[in-house]
Amino acid sequence: MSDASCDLLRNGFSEPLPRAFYARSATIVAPELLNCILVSASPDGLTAGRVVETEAYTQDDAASHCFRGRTPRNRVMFGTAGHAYVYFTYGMHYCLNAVTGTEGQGEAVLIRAIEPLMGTELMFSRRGLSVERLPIEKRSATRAKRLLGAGPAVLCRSLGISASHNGADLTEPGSLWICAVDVENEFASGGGLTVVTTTRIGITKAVELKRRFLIAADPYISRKI
DNA sequence: ATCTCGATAGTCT
DNA sequence: GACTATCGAGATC
Repeated sequence: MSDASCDLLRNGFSEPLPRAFYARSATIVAPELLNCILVSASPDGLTAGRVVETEAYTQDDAASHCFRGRTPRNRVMFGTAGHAYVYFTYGMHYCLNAVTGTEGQGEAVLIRAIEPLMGTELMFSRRGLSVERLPIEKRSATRAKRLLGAGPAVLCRSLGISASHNGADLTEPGSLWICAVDVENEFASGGGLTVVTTTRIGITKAVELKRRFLIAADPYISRKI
């Protein structure tokens, strides 16, 4: 087991979610990923956050990268569940998905927002920000942390996620993985999580589908409902 | 608070 | 050649 994983266990995090967790429909997995912990381990340090917003993309969904079949770009989405599908968009941003479903089926869950929990200093530096230089109105803990996790491309930048993470196995504590939260965890909300389901953001097709999932009233979601 | 717009390059038609 | 599962700045209310 890696040092990073040992550190996490000491911090109260559980083992990575198993492949069976991901090997179900994206619409089932997406809400269940809420409140789980996304961890990134790189040579410059460990960063982690609590997932507060996700979106499901299935193959029969006109908004999905897989809607028109397999291409070099989306091949990971058709592969084994529990791997990371990282894509580049708008000429400058990366976004992270967890591949779901069965092999040969193109589907995944987009991670849209996290609450930063560990390594926030490193996250700020990856974003080219420093708390001291923030405008006064953004210096509160919540406002500052929103700058690190409120958005799919923003969280990738904070966690150091880029093309090299495409295909990474999320079920092993390697470079990128996701854990459930222990009940005893200091970060646990204490159960009773209320999940809100709404339409997705930033798409022009299948806009009516309610496949965006977020934790009710969480201050770290990318946009209000 | 909410809107509009530009940046910027990979992907697919 | 058009589009993009985005972001942040600047304008306006």
